[in-house]
Amino acid sequence: MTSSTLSTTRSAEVNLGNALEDRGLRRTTARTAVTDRIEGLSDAFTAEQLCRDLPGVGRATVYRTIRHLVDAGALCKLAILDGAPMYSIARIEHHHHTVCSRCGAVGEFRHSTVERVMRSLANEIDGDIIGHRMEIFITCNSCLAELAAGNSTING
Amino acid sequence: MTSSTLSTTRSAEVNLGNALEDRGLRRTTARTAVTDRIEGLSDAFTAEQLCRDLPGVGRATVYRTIRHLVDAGALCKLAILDGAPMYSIARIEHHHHTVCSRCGAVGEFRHSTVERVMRSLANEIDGDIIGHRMEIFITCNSCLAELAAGNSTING
DNA sequence: TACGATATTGATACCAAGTATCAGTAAGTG
DNA sequence: CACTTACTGATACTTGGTATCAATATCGTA
Repeated sequence: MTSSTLSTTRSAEVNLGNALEDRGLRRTTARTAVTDRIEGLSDAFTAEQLCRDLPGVGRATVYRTIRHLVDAGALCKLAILDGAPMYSIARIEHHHHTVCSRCGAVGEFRHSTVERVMRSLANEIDGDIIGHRMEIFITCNSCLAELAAGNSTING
Repeated sequence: MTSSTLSTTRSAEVNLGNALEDRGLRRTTARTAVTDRIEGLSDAFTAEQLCRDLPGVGRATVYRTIRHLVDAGALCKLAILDGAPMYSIARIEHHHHTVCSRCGAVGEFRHSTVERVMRSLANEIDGDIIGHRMEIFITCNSCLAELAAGNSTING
């Protein structure tokens, strides 16, 4: 799990603690430990990863805090085909994700055409569209570099 | 889990048993039971659902057969945010899915613009694009009808 | 600053989904 | 029919996540 290779527009002001307080939740030491840790991560993460990083905080609390943050819209939950779901800070209002299928690095991107396509799709689809999710699977640049290096050594 | 509300172009010839045989796997009674059952379903399904429907076939075998079918490209696996992943017969080469967030009905659709967008995105994304997935969350027509009926009774 | 109502915690037990194991069985082959 | 090999399925296990609930921390208020 290397650092994300995607350059995204990130606002410096992200305060997950405030997001919780805004929902009427108390600012406790356990919750602060969780939010601080998340804010310190540059990548998407799993709940279990967070539990491992914070042995002083109970599993239940970690999972509960994550759920609150998702409910608050401060985190977005990514459905990963194999393995546990991942979470990333919702720094961009509406966005999609790139997932490197080799190292798992997750990046965010936004593309106005995607939203335009959604609107044109509304006619073709029975029912009310209430949302969408798009995930692009990539081999990220650092993995491409590693692969290139690896191949030249293997071919001997 | 009602029947899909999406009309899709479906080829009549779908033979999951052949898909397995093509991979050098034996055509056993257990596998035939699984593939017959899947072919009889009009909707996407979960592995557990299949286990319940086929009490005569062991859980391990059901899961193994599903995995083989996914590997063969005969089934596609859908990442659902909450709950177990769902599977649907891959009747259309490349397609995306609509998921009713009320009843869970899954439909398939294809839209050439989506593919065009992907090509234009290649410039903006670092790394090699190797695939993508798009899921549209809807409230399907039958759920909309139920909701309309339900609301008129509740408002009293 | 102490009080007290109430939200929160976390150990534990639990549940659900899925996989590894492996002795027994079924398929295909000569 | 015999034999090799693939396959099966009961079982135990792993992983990811939730419910419970007594003990504890938080925070408005006196």
